[in-house]
Amino acid sequence: MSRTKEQLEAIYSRMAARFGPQHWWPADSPFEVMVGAVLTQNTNWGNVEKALDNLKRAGLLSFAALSSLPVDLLAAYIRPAGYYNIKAGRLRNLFALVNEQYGGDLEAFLAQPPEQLRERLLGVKGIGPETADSIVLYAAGQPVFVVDAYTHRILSRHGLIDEDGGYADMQALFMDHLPAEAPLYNEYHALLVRVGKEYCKKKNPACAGCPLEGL
DNA sequence: CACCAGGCAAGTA
DNA sequence: TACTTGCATGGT
Repeated sequence: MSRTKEQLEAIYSRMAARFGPQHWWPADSPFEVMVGAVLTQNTNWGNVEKALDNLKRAGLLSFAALSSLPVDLLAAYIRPAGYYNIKAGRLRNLFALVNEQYGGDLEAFLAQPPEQLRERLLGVKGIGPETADSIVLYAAGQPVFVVDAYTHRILSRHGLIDEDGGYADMQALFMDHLPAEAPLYNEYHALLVRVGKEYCKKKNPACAGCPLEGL
């Protein structure tokens, strides 16, 4: 049993005991997860909810409806999420992939082998590692570990990676030491975000009150 | 007022 | 390759 593995398990246990199930990803459908994954790029989730709510109230939160909506109209609906012109284009790029390669069959798109799904998502302009992995894990339910800015801060404060460690390094750290189980990766990432938001903040460099103190 | 939020791509040297 | 900048709203 490696030290790293023990540490990763201890971090998970401590967070799970402190906070309980996080019920991620908050969405009514895989399609909503996909849209939310793009909208939340460098953006507070509360603003994403406002944008998603705009689409819901207009009855537009379906693949068929959104993929045929003009890009400037789409941008207007998602305005509260910020970067709305950029994100409207990125969503269109993603929809185009599903339309061109899967005839608009989102279920079939998400059902392809996870490694292949990940690569295809990464081929879309505007979809990077975190967005792709969020879709693979939370929309397709496949066991790929999602890394984000909080993950980086927490791992580096606990000496588990270098300060300049990259996305792939952090993802491998989890996937090399934990069983490849989607429910575990789902909950682990959600808990890291919870701890990151509440304790492992830039404003709290001393980690005061963090449930991970001592690990 | 400044700073932050569940990134990513494009430009520069 | 290694930095830097643009994209933008809304909450604290």
